[in-house]
Amino acid sequence: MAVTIKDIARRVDCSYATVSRALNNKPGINQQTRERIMAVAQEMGYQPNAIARGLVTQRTHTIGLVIPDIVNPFFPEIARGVEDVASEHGYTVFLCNTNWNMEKETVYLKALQEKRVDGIIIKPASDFDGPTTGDHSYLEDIQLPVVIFSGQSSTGRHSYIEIDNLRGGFIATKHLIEAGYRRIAFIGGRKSSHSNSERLKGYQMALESYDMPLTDELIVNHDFYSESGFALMEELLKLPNPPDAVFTGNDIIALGVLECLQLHRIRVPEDFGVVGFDNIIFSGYPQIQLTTIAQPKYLMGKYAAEVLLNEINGSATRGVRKTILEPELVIRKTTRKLKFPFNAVKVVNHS
Amino acid sequence: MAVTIKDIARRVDCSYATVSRALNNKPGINQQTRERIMAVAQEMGYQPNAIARGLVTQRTHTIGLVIPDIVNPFFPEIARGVEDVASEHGYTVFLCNTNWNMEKETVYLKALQEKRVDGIIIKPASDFDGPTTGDHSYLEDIQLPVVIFSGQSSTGRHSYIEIDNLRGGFIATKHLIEAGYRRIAFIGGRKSSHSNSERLKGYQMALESYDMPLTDELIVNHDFYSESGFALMEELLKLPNPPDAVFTGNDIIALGVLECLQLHRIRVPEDFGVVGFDNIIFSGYPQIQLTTIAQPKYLMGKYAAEVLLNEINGSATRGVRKTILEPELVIRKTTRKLKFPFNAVKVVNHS
DNA sequence: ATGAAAGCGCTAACAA
DNA sequence: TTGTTAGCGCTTTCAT
Repeated sequence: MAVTIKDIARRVDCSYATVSRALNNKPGINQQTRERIMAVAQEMGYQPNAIARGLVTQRTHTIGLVIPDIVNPFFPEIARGVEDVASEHGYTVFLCNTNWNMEKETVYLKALQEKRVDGIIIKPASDFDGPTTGDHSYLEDIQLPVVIFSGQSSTGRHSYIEIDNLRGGFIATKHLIEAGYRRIAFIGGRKSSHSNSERLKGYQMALESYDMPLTDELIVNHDFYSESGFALMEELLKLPNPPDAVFTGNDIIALGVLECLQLHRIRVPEDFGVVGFDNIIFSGYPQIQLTTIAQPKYLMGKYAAEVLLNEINGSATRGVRKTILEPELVIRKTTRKLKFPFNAVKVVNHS
Repeated sequence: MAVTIKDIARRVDCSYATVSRALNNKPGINQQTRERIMAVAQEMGYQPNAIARGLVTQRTHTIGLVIPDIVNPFFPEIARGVEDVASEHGYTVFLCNTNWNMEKETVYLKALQEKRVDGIIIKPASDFDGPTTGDHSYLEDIQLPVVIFSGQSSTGRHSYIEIDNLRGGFIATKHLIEAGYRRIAFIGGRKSSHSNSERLKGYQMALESYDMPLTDELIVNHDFYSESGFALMEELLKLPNPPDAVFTGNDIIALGVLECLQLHRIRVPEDFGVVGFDNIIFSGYPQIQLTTIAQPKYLMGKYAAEVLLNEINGSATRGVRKTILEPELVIRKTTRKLKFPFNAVKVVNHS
């Protein structure tokens, strides 16, 4: 059995309350006794029992991180951000992988509550799975600080962190326009996805603001997978008047598009431009060099943790906090160098 | 305040011991009272307090997973394996990211023990960091089941899971030989790394068994990074008699090699063969298609968790368990199709 | 089948 | 400055 404060008290010959005080740097204790106690504790190899402490303080210094898929390179970076600030503040994090499965998420949420975590950071599986996709109301049953990331709170009851997807879609499309591409398609992921539809809106806004036609046949949606990108690109190329550029719902889709293009021997970026979304790690690899919209993933994790810790150690500031981060255009090798400055394009179109 | 078994007891009008028995499906309790208690518990929204339970049972159903870098695509797959079997058995896992930093690892190890996890799965940061690289003796201070993965236990005191790195190096090199490459180089990672030197040994064995010369100038080591692969390849190409193939310490290195080759307009696989190690996720992507040695990452995590849970629920089987998994050759597009069957090569060489 | 009570290791309020 | 004590929520032994 491990050594407890009672053991120490016995050795030092004092009450174990005194030991507790010494160990926790509480005021009102003789400097000498404190030192003596510390020394003995050290010598006996004392390790405080966080379980016992948690039982009385009602705080475990533990948070839960609930994510859909740790293998998807998007999430580890988030986890890293969360973990860094958590550990900095003496918190430990439970990793919960839901595999986009509502049932598994439910089980985890229950376990986390039973283990009395101090708060939860979550990308709800309900964003894609379950009978009522996009509904977060079940999260309200949780009597604990909850922060949502990579998506808004559908109920408006929780703090959340996400990027400005609309703006992301806008700058992606703007970049393609300014690079001189003229028939720009959008290949999205799940239509039901909130972020996907925002990105689409941004795409549409950009076209409109440049007085370029919005063509329905150039807007297609399916899945967030590479195969989906490949197949939809294949379809687009069959059009009588095919596109000369595409903005995709994420980087994975873009990879499928690139593969299709390569197969058809269409030159990128000379004759065709591609912009992805997310800036996952291998988009930057030499063999890929995908132009894309970067999400500040690490920052998202970091801020999510900061907001959560704030709510946990809640000062008066009780209230939902909405954090919107800025997406950023990363220009690589799948789009041409800009052809002319922003304004010139407008003139050309108006003539 | 959350509802406790006392609240339930009051409502049902029985002792709280009875409530505990009912909730835990303990024998020796009237079927009707049990049902009544379950119903009331459900109705009151009772959630057992795992902290309190842990204090008395001395079990938290929690394990710690200590890894160097969750962002490195190698580790999330392991985490997934660990997590799957853990959750299957009602365990939750603490994610601890050491960033290859011994100090951070120490802090985490302390926290995990204080939080009374039931066991720990670890890829020791000491494999690369710290004054005594490769020494695991500090792990012996942990009075808890510990399982090491992706490396052996230097002290022989802990169970471990790793792959047969020597064999991996052997089959990688054998594949290159059989594909007809004749001057095969080895670009390794950290020389101090156990796995790296095993892979090198496998490389040497393969050359020997095919009666091919072992050339010192073709064996270089530096880092496990892409830049390292690029730079070392650059050097090798300057040799009076440069290699026509390379086996690398991991996939990341191979990517750097590939980039260098592309820059020099050396055709892969026609004129140059490359085999990596690990089979990280994007090695399989259309634009990369790297031939490599696959490590069963998910399985490693799975087995690590299984071994650990076994030790936790330790039957009589107290004892170190060594698990060696088999590497597997994944042939893609960076090596030629086999030129001739295995035996033919031998004949050729003997003639 | 049920209840009473001890105790897991600790913090914190109250006394001294 | 130090000690005494209650109690966090639960499991478990021992009575009944």
